[in-house]
Amino acid sequence: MAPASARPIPVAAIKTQCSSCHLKDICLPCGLTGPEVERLDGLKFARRKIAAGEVLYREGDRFQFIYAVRSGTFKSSLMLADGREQVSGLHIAGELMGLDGLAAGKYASSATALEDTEVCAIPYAHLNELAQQSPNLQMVVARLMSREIVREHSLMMLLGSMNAEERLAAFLLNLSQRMKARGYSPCEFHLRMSRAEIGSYLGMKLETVSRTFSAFQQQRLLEVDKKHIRITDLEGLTRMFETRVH
Amino acid sequence: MAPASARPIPVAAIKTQCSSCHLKDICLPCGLTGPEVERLDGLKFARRKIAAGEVLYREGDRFQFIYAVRSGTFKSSLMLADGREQVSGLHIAGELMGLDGLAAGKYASSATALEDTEVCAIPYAHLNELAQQSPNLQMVVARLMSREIVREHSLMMLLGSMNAEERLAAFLLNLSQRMKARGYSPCEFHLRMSRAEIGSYLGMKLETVSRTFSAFQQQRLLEVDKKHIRITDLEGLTRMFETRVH
DNA sequence: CGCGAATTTGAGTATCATCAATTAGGGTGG
DNA sequence: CCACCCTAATTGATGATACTCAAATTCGCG
Repeated sequence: MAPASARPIPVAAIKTQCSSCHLKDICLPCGLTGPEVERLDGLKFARRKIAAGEVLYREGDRFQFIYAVRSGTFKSSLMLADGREQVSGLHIAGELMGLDGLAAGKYASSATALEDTEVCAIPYAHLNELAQQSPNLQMVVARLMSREIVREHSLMMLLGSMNAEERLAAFLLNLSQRMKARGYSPCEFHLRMSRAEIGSYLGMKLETVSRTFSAFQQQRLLEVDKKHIRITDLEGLTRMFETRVH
Repeated sequence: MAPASARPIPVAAIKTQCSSCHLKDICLPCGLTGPEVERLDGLKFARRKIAAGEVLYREGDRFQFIYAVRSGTFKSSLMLADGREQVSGLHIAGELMGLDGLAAGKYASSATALEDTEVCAIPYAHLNELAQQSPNLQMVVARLMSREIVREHSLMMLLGSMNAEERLAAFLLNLSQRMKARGYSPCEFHLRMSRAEIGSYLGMKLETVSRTFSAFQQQRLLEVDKKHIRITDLEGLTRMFETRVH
């Protein structure tokens, strides 16, 4: 019988190095100089494939790894007291997940693959050791966490002060920018979340999400075909914000 | 003429030590053992008094200090594109502010004193040096940041999925718990925010905040006299959540 | 091809925002 | 010390936005 200490983790511990990763400019090593990235290679971690619909970690699981998304998309979510799901994040390639677990030693949210994915499972303790020898690496980790705080800030703004159209526009534009930063097309992408998940994330009902998509389409801002989105009028979509006279 | 490098900071650099602070169990040293707290005493920082209405730091200011609230209350807020203010946090004694500045080297929000206050201005660079010698201290700092992430998470939940009564109840109960943890009465306190500020924070209009207070009062959950709040039925207020059948 | 799930769309409604008027307080100056 | 003013808060009336319930349609998968 396997040790009960934790859920099965690195199935095949493929050794992976940051310095040769195609995501090195936007992922963990972001901001580090060449030699420092090589020092990061001292960090041994495993890659893992997670199939669509599978859960990478669950709310309450012991915090042990930070995960970097290599490919694919994840959502993070929490269970509400009444059993409903609240989506709290969307993570695409090059982004990190799990930082929220540090506070209490347990993940504060669950991460679910929205398509077939691959992640790097970075042992936090090991990363920490390394960071102790490198002030810059330490700074990078701290900055990543701070970035997460800022990210949530802006989502709060969104939830606190925008109407349905503004929320969806903000969501799409944010995603568009992140896609662009990763070399993908900023104007055409596949939404991996369902209408219900988008709604949960943005604080509106799935019907409203659907209606808002339709409205954008009629305004010729988007072409929507189920989960496939094409932004046809980026400026128009951006104007959704400034048009907040109310 | 004073050097233009930064805004005037420590007026009188009173040397302050964590080990003898009455807030040591809930503030920065929280979770550290006795000897480690003493090591924290190597950290020299200044206390500063901030008068009601004064701004401690502004959105965009260069990030240099983390601030610990010694006494009084702060709000943090951002300016929206249209010039309105969005309140993003409330900070009471023993809590830290400014962590959001690490991401970009500039504060992502402004901090304003809601009454006469006193803070410790902790130079982040110095804290960092110290942390490099003490894994535990490093862990504490990381945990503080993660805690911030979790805090925002829960506010997002609130904004995303609660109605007006639930939001205000959640806000009051959260504040109540924090007061309690600091040895203050959990059931009677002075709200330092105006109705408009509370509304901004909770994503509702000031009129709705006012009406909801009145409703709670009629339900005999609270006694409200302007900014003075007395919770008369803590369980009832808590039930506001579970009663989310809709 | 057929079933179940996801999405779209419609109609009616509840909640909260807006507009507006009134009251209460806190601070200032006569 | 009181009158006055400006701001904050309360309360009411009305309306817009987004939710609920419901039905029709499409999609994806076996």
